[in-house]
Amino acid sequence: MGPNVRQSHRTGRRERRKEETRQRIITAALELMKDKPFDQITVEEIAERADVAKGTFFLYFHTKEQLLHAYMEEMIEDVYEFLEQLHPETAESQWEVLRQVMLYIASRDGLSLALTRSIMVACCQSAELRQRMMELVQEATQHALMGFIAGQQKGEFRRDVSPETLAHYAVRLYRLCLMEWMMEKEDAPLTELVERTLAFFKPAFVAQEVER
Amino acid sequence: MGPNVRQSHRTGRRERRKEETRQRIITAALELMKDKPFDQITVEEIAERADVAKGTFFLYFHTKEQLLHAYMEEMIEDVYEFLEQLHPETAESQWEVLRQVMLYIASRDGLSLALTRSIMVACCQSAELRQRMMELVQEATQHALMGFIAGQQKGEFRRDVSPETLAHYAVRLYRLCLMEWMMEKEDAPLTELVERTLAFFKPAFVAQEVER
Amino acid sequence: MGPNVRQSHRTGRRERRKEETRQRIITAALELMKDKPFDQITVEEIAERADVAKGTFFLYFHTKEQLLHAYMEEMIEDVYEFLEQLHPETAESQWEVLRQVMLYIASRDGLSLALTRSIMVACCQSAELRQRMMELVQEATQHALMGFIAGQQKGEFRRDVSPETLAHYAVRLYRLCLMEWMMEKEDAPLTELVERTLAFFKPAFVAQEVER
Amino acid sequence: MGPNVRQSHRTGRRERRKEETRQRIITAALELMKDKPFDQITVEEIAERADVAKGTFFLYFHTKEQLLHAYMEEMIEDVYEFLEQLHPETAESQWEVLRQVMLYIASRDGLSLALTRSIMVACCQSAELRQRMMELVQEATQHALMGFIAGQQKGEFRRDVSPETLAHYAVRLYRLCLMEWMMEKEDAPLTELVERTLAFFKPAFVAQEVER
DNA sequence: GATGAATGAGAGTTCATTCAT
DNA sequence: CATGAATGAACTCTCATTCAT
Repeated sequence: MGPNVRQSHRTGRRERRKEETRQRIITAALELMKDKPFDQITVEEIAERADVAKGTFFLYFHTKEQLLHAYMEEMIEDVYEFLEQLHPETAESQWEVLRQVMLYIASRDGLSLALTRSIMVACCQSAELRQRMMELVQEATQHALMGFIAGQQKGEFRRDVSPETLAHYAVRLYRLCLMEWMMEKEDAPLTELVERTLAFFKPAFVAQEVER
Repeated sequence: MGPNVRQSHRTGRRERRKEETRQRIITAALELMKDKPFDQITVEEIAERADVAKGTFFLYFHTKEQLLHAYMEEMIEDVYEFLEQLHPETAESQWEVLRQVMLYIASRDGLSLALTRSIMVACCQSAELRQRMMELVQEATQHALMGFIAGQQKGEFRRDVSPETLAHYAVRLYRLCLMEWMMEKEDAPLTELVERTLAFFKPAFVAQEVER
Repeated sequence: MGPNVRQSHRTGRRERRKEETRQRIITAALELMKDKPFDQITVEEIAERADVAKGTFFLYFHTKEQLLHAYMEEMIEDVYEFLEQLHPETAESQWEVLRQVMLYIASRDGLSLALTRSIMVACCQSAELRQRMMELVQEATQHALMGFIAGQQKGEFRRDVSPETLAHYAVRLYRLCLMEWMMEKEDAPLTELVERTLAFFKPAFVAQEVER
Repeated sequence: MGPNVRQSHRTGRRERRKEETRQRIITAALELMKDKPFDQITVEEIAERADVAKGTFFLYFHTKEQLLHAYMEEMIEDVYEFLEQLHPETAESQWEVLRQVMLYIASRDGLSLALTRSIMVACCQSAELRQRMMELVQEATQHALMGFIAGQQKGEFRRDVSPETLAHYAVRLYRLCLMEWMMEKEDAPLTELVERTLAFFKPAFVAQEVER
């Protein structure tokens, strides 16, 4: 057990240092991506900013592209955590839950236009990345679904379409905001666009009979 | 006059050949973009496929990027032509006009997933391209606006928001379809997604009082 | 004779026009060479400035380099004309004759630094051009020779070296000025450098006994 | 200390290898320049001859032009070293010192006609190179100056011009030789031309009155 | 584990020259 | 004669990736 302990200690320290370096590289890349798209950044730049040698980069990421994957994993994990702490089925207004999720993601994406564009570009170019992104979207849709089922029962949402449909379009609405932000309204905060967009499209989700 | 005529003939034939070559290059590029994103295509490939020398490419387009601009101009012109032949103010249902515009664009974009992605990537990377794209979107919004004004007066559309807002979101709805298509439903026809999406979001545009 | 006359008339006009175009091209090139070295000028630029098509350039000069040759021929012819009107053997001071020749050439070269450099570069790169340049230098040396023979007899010049040697170095002295001008004193007039240099080196030519 | 030593060893070997590669590239370029002017040599050729990859060239020299600069720096340093070991103020004959300097430079330049021409061409084309060349010339002039001051005092040199002037023209005399060699007497050893030229022009420097 | 020198395929671009019109 | 579209070899330079140290 003694040697084991020692080894695990050593390993622990090593692992910590390893993780630390890994993070430094990711951070360096993210910072650079605030200025220019991912494919205009060289590995050398990233390595320099992370204060490691160029070769070290490839010790942590097999290819340059893998770095983006790694970043996306982190982002996804982060969103998952946020989703898990939500309990849409217990919330009063499902619409409110949706709003919160979207605002949370928007607050993340909204930090860096260039980074968001870089990811978009990467998704356009890599099927693997698209796959991961889709999984995230579907996970989010699943989360929303429960809420919409509950909401439909309570009469909050329209009943002429399935709750799946409601959840589907609710989640995809975020894309509309993202595109407007990336292509047209670079200066506006993304969260603001989300707020306005949700407000506008709400009538497509809520039950109209309520007011009658 | 005789010599002039002769010369203009000669010029005419030359000019035709020139335009032909230009189109061959554009066509070659478009075909290649069906397979892979623009920035993974080399000028050499394009030239080879267009059956011209590499240098000839640069006779027609100062830079590789200019080719995309040129293509976008053509696309925009095409859409403009379509928009101009529309007379939204005389149409019965403005919603129907919107649907037609979006389906028209979707039928174009829908031809090639990779091409559409290439353009998206290019827009993410070039401010100039974004600018042109934005102008197109705004032009489309203007066209839609007239229809929505008329539609509001006739009671077709909700009146709690300005017609500008209606037009704005209506046009941007296309983006939502585009993203779903590009990222998730690569196999579905884009036009189909447009149909479904429009149908779903219609309640956010039409007046609710109608049914009462 | 009639047809002949007509033909020679026609030919005459044609030849004139041809020579005119040729000169326009040379002039255009010279003007451009005032700004940048010959090999940084494109045939297209020259053609544009001469207001002819690119292809026309090659109708008058087989290659781009030939243009320089042609220019040099003109320059040489010009200097020859100047040399021929001189009669060094009758002049009072041979040194004065030398001075005039060098100042004449300097006044020509001195007009454009870039052009002079271009010719130097061309001479470094083309054996043919060097050959022509050498012929010019030898011709000038021959001219000077007569003067120096006379000058030696009159006791104007030193007698411990052959008149050929005197002529040789006298003519080559110009090179020293050219180099100083091209490499160090770009802003000074070339003629001024020539004056000063000749004044300094005069003692190497004149007889020392004179002063006794 | 142990690891430091080891590391510095490693670094030392690496650095040696790096310098070695650098020299291989320079040497390769110089060899090629013996055959043809610098701007007719491609980086690929240089790399091939140096037995490195094309990309490696740019690891050592940012641009192709930089290679020439680097070479010139080496040449200049070499001449500086030679100048520094000279002590013109203690020499018997200043003229002899001048002769030695010029012969030393001539022995270097004289090795390769094409290389010397290449450098001349490069100097004609690059202001930066001219600047460096001028600095070298001025440094040499400064060295000569001290000798001429001493020589004037001893009565070795003429006194009707400043020692600066004597130094100036003495140094520039080398150019005359260079030009004659490059343009006319390609086959003669440069040093020989220098000897002859200095001998001829000596009277323009020494005091004439002394002997009488 | 970390380094950074070396790689080399490939990029976009230029331009003297040709030749069909 | 004049044109200018077409050519294509050659150019300099980039950068993700490898690997000996």
